[in-house]
Amino acid sequence: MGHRCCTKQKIKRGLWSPEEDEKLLRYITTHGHKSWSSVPKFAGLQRCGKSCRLRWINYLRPDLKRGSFTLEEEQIIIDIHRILGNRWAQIAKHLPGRTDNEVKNFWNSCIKKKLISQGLDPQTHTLLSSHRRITTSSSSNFSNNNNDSFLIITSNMPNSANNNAPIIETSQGLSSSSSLPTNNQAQPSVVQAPSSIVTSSDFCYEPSRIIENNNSNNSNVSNIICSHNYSRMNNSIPSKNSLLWNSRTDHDAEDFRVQTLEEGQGMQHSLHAADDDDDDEIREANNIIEMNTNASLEGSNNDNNNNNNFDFGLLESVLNSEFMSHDINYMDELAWNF
DNA sequence: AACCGTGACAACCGCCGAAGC
DNA sequence: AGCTTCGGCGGTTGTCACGGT
Repeated sequence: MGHRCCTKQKIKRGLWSPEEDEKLLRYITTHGHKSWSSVPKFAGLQRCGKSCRLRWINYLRPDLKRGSFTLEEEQIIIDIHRILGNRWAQIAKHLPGRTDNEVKNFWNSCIKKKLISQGLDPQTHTLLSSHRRITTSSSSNFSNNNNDSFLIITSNMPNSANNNAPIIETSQGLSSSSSLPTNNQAQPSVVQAPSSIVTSSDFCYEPSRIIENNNSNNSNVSNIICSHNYSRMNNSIPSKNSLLWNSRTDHDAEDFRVQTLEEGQGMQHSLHAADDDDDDEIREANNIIEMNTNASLEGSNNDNNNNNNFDFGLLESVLNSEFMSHDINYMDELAWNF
C-alpha cells in the first residue's frame, strides 16, 4: 500500500539505484524542486514525489555531512533531546549537515542503549527506577525542605513568525506543603520581556540547570526552570544577593544569565542568548537584555497573563533527574536560601 | 560454509497541518 | 465551509554488512 500520490502510476520502491540518483540529482540541481509531486515525472523516475523528496533530503543533498557522529554532536543530541524529546527535525537543525533521519537512527541505535546502560531512561533522561537511590512521592507531588528552593521562569514563547515579546514569569519558591501549586494558588509574577530575549521555543537550554519545554497544551508556551544548583559549578554556595551563572543556549553558546538582586525588592535578569547562524529562529544573539522587574517574590496577580503554563510534571522530573543523576551528596550540602 | 544476531543505514507508512480550490 | 493535495514529521520496517558461533 503506497502513499496516495503513488497509487496513480507505476511506482518503483525500495533502494535507489545509482542511475535513479543521477537522474534526481541532475534534475534538482538544474530545475530545483518547486513541486515534489511533479519531480518524478519531469526527472523521468518511476518514483513517487515523496520518495524523491526523501532521497534528496536524506542522501543527495550536497550539504550533507557523512560519517560518524562526533562526541560533540552526540552530546548536543542528548542535551536537546532532554529538552525537546523525539523532535528529530528540531534536533537536526542544531547539527549542520545532519538529517532528522540520521539523528533518529543514531539515537535509536546508539544513544538510547548508552543511556539505558547508564541507568537513564532515554525518554525522560531521569534515572530508571531500578537505579534510584532516593525515592519520591507520587508524580503529582513534589516536596523540598525550603520555600525558596528554586526559581522558575516561565516564558510564553511567541511564534518565530511574530515579534511579540514573550512573557516571562518569575516565581520563587514552591510551597513546602509537598504539593505543587495549582491554578488557584498564588500566581507567579509576570514581566514583559524585550522581544529580543527569546525568539525560539527550543534554542535556549542548559542541560543541568535550565529546562525549557514546550507545553503540550500550547505549542507556543515553554517553560524554563532554573534550579538552584550553583555550588556544583562554583564550588560554593552562591551569595544571597548576587547570583550569576552561565549556561549554554546552543552548541556554541554559553550565556544565559540570571541575576537575582535584593530579595524581596525585585529581580534582575540578564539574559545573553548566543546565536546559531543557521537557524532563523535564533536571531537575537549576543544581545544582553536586562530587565528590572518589581515583581514580588511572593508572587502576585497580573493583569495581562492568566495562563498557568508551569509544567510541574516536567519540573519534578527535572529536579529528580538533577538531584539523583548527578550528585546525591549535593543534596546534603545544598543551601536553598539565597 | 551456513546460520544467526546485531548494528547502521535507508526507505516506507501513516498522520497531521497548511494551502489551494 | 469542506474537500483535496502536498510537504513535513516521527515511528516503524526493510536491507545490507559484518562478526561470532
